[in-house]
Order: sequence, then structure tokens, then C-alpha cells
Amino acid sequence: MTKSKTPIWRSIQSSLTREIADGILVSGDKLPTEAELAIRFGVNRHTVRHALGAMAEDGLVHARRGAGVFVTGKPTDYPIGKRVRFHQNIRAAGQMPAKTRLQLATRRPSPREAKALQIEPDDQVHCYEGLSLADAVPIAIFRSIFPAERFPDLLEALDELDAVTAALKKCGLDDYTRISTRLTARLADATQAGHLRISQGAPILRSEGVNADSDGVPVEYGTTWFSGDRVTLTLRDDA
Amino acid sequence: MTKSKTPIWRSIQSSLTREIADGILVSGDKLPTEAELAIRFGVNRHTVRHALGAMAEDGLVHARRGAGVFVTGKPTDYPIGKRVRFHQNIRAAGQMPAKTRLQLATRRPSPREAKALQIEPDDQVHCYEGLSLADAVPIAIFRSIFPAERFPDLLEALDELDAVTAALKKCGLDDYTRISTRLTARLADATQAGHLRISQGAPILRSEGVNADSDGVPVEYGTTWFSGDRVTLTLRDDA
DNA sequence: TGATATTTGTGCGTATGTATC
DNA sequence: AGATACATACGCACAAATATC
Repeated sequence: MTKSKTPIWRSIQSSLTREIADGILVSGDKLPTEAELAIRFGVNRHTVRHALGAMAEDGLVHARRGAGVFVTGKPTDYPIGKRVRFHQNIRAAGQMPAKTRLQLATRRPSPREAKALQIEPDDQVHCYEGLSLADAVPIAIFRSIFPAERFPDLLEALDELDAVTAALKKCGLDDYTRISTRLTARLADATQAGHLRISQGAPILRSEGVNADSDGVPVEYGTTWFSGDRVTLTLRDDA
Repeated sequence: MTKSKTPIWRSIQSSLTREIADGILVSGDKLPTEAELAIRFGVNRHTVRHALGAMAEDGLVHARRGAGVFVTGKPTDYPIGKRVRFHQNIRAAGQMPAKTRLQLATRRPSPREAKALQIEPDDQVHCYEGLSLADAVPIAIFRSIFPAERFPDLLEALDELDAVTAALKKCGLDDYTRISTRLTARLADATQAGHLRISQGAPILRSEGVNADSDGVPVEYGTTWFSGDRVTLTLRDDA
């Protein structure tokens, strides 16, 4: 009697995990169909599903109904701490960062935005919205709100620079740090799903934070919607 | 002519938000049905839905199809930092904490658990699984894994105490701190949905962390699944 | 247990005012 | 000024989940 101690599904999990770790299957690749895997491993499709489910739970792959199972665009550990610098974070993970601009405008703030920035509801704000990519895979949607009164030329600076830190520097703000971060999980709506190239109803990790200058005055209210399947936030106890 | 600048749905949102802020509607209360609200405000049901949608986006209410729209059991700001103490956190939010035990057992670790705790795959671990409640509303499912070799009597201690910190203290560990935290968003499976009393596919915020003693040796590998609709994690820059 | 009513979710179509090109 | 796109709002119908009896 072969009384194997490890369940079959676990050995399948190991097998597939190894293929990903070894680079045989890379970021974005589509796995063989469950039916094909079932034949290849000589098991029932349910057994394959169990293994794939465990891998999905680990964030290694993600399934799209009707499409297939795909290797998640790297476990993409995205560190957050007092300072959040998108490009540095992605590069530190050995990936190629990129940004797509979705919107750049000046408008009136929503009540929530006004409250976060501690400004009057009638003051104007700059709104910078875009898409963050790592290795050309969409990782997150971000929206940054700045007080227009304090940074009258920020829109032009963002227009040419596309980098928040640099643009703020050009407007006279040398340094800023995060004074609050709130995290919660949501479901992707149609718009978000389209941008992040995930299916509607997919899990989204929403991060909402306020950055302030050295005097503690808010300079940016930012919200970032991460694709839950593609991103893991890691907390740093940073300085 | 009444040339109101603000959309109707936004004023409805303000109106209902105020009722919650003022305590007229409290945690867990069911709002009037969309149809009733539509009559009360003299608008179409879609307009009410728009307002409710915005409030849901803010985490203020959550809808359950067929049941109604409910005031979210507080956006329950749940602070996380180097030390995580469940009861303290809930009490700090002015709510009544409680725990339900789901499982308490000793078994072999999964590869992931062994790696996190830096033990051999053949070593035994204690597994403590349960449900966290605030004001009798399920907030999160937690699973804590401890190295059995180091804490041989932990199971009994947990059995009578139901509090991790106290049980570990009884086993000779005075203090521990969090050395790593990883956060991601997932969808609730059937089991999780049942325990948290949310619908399957609802957003879940998963937190995975390792606690270590003062020498940096891992003593606990814990995973917590928060109901995304009921919890907001706030990062503390704590000491 | 099962049938029925209630309630939210989704889609279609229509109309109007406003901002943009 | 005209055309176009967009947000807002209304009305109706049905599907899906839930509650109730």
C-alpha cells in the first residue's frame, strides 16, 4: 500500500509552484486548462482545482472565469511606510515601473477631500489620477488630491514630470511624510476592473493616506486601489 | 428657478450621513427600504441608490440583497502596529470585544507555516482558530500557529484563557512584537462568508504576520481575515 | 419544508441640463 | 453657434437573494 503522507493536491501544488519559481511559467502566463492538468497529473479535475485554489490563496495565480488560470504578475510585495515612493518600490522588487496618466485637472473638492486636506469646501484642488504598472501589468489606480491654493503651479509641474515627489519639489516642497494610512478591502467596479484588467467584482485593496509637510500641514490626500490578486502590501517599520 | 448646484443624490447622502453621525441611526440598524427613502425624499429610487452607493463606498453602510441596507458596524478603525492586541483595539474604539473559538489543535505545519516559524516540516504546531466580534458583530477570522516544541503547554493555556497574550505569558513568554505584516485583498469563500455573516464573494482583507520574541525568534504565525465591509485598518507609527 | 412577499441588484430606455470641443 | 459627450434624474421591468409565514 502506498500510504503517501502528503495529499495529492499538495504535491501538484508543489509541482506547479516550482515551475513558477523556476521561471518555466512567468508572470502573466496562462496555465494549462484544469482539464489538461488533470490528464497530465492523472487525477480528477477536482484535485487540480484544490491545488490551484491553494495557490490562489497564496496569491501565486489567479483564475478568471471563462479565461483560464494565470500566473500572478509576481507576488509583488509592495512596501508601505512613512514614505511611499512608487518607482523606488517597484524597482526594489526588480520590476520595471511605469505610469499612465488618466486625469489631470483642477476642480472643487468633495467633502471628504476637503476634510482630509483641512481646506474649505470652496477652495480648489488639483486632481492627479493614473495607473501604476510593473512590467507593463497594471498594479494599481491612484488618485492624488492637492490643495491648489498652496501649489498653484503643480498642475504644469505634474504635466511635464509625471512624478509626484519631483513635481512637489518644483513647487517648493522639499519633503513630506505620511501621517495617516487607512486600508480596507473592496470589490472592483466596472471602471476599476477595466483599468486594472481584472474582472468586475475582483478584490481590491484600497489604501487611503494623507501626506503632510514637516509642519504637519496636509499637502496630499491620496487613494490607491491595488489589485488584490497582484499586490501584497508589506508593512515596514521604517524610519 | 431653483438652480441648485449640488446634485440631489449628494444632498441625500449628506442627510443620511448626518443621521448616522448624530446617532439617530446606529451600528447595525436597517435603513428604510430604497422605495421608502425614494418617497420620503420625493425622488426616484435610482437617485436614492446613487446616494447609498456613495455611502457604501465610504464604508458607512452596506447592502444585503433581499434584506436591506444596514449601517455598517462602525468603520471600525482597527489600528495595527508592532503590537496587536485585539481586545484593546476594539475597546479603544468604544466597542465590546468578544471571541468565539472555532478550533484548537496540534498538528503538522503546512510548508508555509513551517517556513514562517523557521521550524522543520516534521515539527508539530499548535493551531488556534476563532472569530473576533465587536458588539456581537463578526469582525474577523483569525488563525494563529505556534511552535509546539517551544510551548508544550500552550494548548491548555489557550483552552482556559482564550487570550493569546496571556496564554503565551503563562508559557514563559513575556513579550513579543510583530516583525512582519503582509496585507492583501481576497474574496470570501463559503466558509469564511458563513462565519463572518457576509455573502460569498464579499471583500476580505487578509493580514498575515509573524510575531517574534525579543531575540527575533518567531513565536507566532498569524493570519487574520477581516471583513472588508466592516473593518478599516489604520497604520500606526507606534513605538 | 416550501411557497410567497419583500428588498436589493441590474438592465433598458428616455429626457434634460451642463461642460467641452 | 452647433455638435458632442457626460452627469443627473426618472420610469419600468425583471432577476436574485432574503425574509416570512
